[in-house]
Amino acid sequence: MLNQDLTIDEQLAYLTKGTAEVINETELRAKLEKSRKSGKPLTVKVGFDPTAPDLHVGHTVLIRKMKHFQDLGHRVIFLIGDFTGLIGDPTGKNKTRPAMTREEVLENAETYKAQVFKILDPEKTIVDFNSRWLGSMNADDFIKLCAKYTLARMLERDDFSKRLSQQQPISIHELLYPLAQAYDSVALKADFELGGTDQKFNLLVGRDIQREYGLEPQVLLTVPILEGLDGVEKMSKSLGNYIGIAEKPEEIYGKVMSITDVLMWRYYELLTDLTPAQISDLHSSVENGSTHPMQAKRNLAASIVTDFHSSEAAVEAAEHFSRVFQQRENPEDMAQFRIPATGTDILLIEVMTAIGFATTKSEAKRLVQQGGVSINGEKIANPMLQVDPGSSPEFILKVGKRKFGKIILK
RNA sequence: GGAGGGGUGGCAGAGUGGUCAAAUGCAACGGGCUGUAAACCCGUCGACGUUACGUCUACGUAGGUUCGAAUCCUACCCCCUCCA
Repeated sequence: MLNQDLTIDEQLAYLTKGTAEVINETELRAKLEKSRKSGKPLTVKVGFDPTAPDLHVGHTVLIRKMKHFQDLGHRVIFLIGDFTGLIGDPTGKNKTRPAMTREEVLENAETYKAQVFKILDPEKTIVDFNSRWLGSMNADDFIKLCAKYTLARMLERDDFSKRLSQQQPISIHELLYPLAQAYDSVALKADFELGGTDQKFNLLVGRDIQREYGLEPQVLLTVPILEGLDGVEKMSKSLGNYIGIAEKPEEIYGKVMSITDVLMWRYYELLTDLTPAQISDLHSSVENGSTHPMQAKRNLAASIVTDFHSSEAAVEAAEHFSRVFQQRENPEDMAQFRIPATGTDILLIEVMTAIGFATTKSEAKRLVQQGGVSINGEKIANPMLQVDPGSSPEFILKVGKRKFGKIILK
């Protein structure tokens, strides 16, 4: 069912909003017009790599765009690259990536499916696997596919040419990745393919290969890549600089608050539905001092928590933040740890390692010596302090700024 | 097939017989300050030991030389480059 209420121009504006690049707009318009006339929805393909099944907010930039297509009634295919995952996409890497086992790929794919419907409508989303067609290709088919592209064109890709000139290895199978991905577009007869800007080359190969197979080339829409918490590298699980959409509200809130003031604007741009004009208004009001930067960041944090949890959760996370980090008080509820006590005194540092607040006793000692440990709000200075299960069977242990625990010795 | 280069702490990257638990940077962690888990400043960053000292483990793997090895030797594994 297509949304017939919007004019083509309105649809165009809706779909291109927040994109980095559209290749190309003439074709996009033509496809929308054709679809309106025929009443047939267009096929939108978006590929996901099964190596990082924990979605983070960086992925949501792209997923939001998928949703926009769904909103207009088009067919959105969430394509899990289970077959290509066996290859390992070298995009953006300066190293060959290790191949995954079939079991790992399938396990990760399941995790993916469970999460993506937090954002997309499961009724409207088709989940597919590229092993469905790539897995049944024989060598003959594959060589024919390879014959449709040239080495010179493949080496145009930035990371390939870089690695080549820096005398770093490129395995042959890595060259096949873009071809396999392109063939996905052939198999699905994709009208659109969406991806991050880092995928541009692969997406373009899709257009070429579709033409070779006698199909109308897909239109590409790329979305910007979100920087991670460090503000430098792209957000990724392996770099640990991410905000997972399945994380607890307080975690999401806290992580947003930990980004730099500069990065906050980028997040506003890519992770909220505010228009560019609204964002620049907010920016100037911070610049001229009428809005406190911390308040702007708190609003951002609340908005993101609301997206993946609820507005109630956002309020609670905000309160938790004020309480713990601004007032330096204990959180309302904290984890409880029962430590079996033998009746004799226990070294505090052993308690710390037992509950995972420190990984080794040496680390625990260091934390104490640096003044990072307190019991019931009182800083501990003695690294060899013993706690007595008889006189103080329960206490609140704080390690660093973020780790709280109610310790029960018995 | 031939020639050469290299494998060091989470990462990058010094170190070529003792002064090396291993420079420096990044990351991480703690403290101070504050506007926040921003910024900035200071500090910590193998483990164990009631601890300004000692012990153990560690520089691809396994042996060896030496009073002493990340550094030298041998074998093996792995990676890279050039030529063909």
